[in-house]
Amino acid sequence: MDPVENSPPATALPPDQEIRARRRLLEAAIQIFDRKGYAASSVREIAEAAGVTKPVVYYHFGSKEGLLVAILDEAVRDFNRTIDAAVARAGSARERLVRLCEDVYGLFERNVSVARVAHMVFLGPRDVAPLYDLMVLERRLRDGVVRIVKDGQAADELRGVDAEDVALAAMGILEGCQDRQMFPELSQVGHDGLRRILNLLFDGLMIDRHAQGALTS
Amino acid sequence: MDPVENSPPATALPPDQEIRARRRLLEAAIQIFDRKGYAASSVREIAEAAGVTKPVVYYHFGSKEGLLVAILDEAVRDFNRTIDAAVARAGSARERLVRLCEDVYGLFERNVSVARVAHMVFLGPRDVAPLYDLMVLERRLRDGVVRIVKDGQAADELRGVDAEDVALAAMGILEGCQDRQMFPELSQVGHDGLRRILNLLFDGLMIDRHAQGALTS
DNA sequence: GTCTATACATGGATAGAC
DNA sequence: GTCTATCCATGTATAGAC
Repeated sequence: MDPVENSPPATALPPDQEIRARRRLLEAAIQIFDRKGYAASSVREIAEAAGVTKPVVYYHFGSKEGLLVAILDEAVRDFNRTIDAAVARAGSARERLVRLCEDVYGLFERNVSVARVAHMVFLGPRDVAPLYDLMVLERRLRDGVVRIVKDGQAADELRGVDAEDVALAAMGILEGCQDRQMFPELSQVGHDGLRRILNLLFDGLMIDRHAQGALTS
Repeated sequence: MDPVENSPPATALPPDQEIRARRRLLEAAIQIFDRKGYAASSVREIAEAAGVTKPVVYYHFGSKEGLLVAILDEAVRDFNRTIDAAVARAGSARERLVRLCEDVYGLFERNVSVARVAHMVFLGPRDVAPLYDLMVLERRLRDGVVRIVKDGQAADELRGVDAEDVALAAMGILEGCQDRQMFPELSQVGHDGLRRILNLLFDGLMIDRHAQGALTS
């Protein structure tokens, strides 16, 4: 596969229409891939929804797959930026971790369709060479969480358990909440719900008779 | 869509070949749907893999979609059985909850391909009438967890937090572990890892200075 | 019940004009 | 850069023989 992300030749033409066609195609493709699935979506339909014709798609993206890759490239960039900013933040490990999850949750909230498309690709065909390597997302998020947890352990704030385990617990909870964003027919937890559930992880479920007054207040 | 799950007419013919063709088609379809995705899989390919021809598929299942529905019907049945059995078990809430998760984890472990296919359908096209209602799975699992949590709260074993929140936390952790089953390229947690991570939820992450000796031992 | 052969539709991609 | 027109592969489904 040739480079796909390079923009069309930077001509001196009116960038007004030129950019808009590419942009509108991306937006239309996100909605249609989301609704019908990648394989079941036709280039024709996407072009029509964007108000252009099929060859325009091939001019800008080279192929249907190139269109998908362009969408995911942008999503991965946003995701990485969110993680990096959240990890760099100051504060207690607990607060940093909660806010990292909230930020990722918010990012998904603002891009539900892209999230669903990415999720589909993640699960997608495994014999054709992977359409896109989305493992980097999981890795980046996990590394960020592990980093914060280790900070918290070094500061005697968090128990000295396996930081990878903690990462899996937090990411699982986050994913569970994100799943519900992706399915409107499920009850939504929202930012408050996410915070509440993460607090369960920090504080535990058991009745601790030594600290019962504080915990059940 | 007409009823799809009714078996082929119960003739008095040698059930040997008749059953085998149906069974082999199901197994082949699971593998191919898994590898290539539902939309990208062709009936021709499935029939060939099962050692029969296309019309045989239409005889047994009516359509490509009927084949998918038959697969999912079976999966839902197994899933429900697993939940019901685990919820009915005796013991402490903590132990019952962990074993419920382990049982579901084990079920997925033994049916990774079906799990991936179901997951794909879950995320699948949302404009065509839903291929299959998999929300019942989420609901059933959540109800089971909530039931166990409320038992634990009534027995003064678990803190009196919102049982739905606890369910979302536990299910998120379980899902995170299951995700890793579905992607061999990710590090696997296994039954032990799942137990460890669930223990984090029960015991919390914070250093509790009142019980520090017991928790960090 | 299972096969061969085929009708019929759709979709990805390109050629060539403007 | 964008259009019209078209090529060609693939896929679902069925008709009809055995």
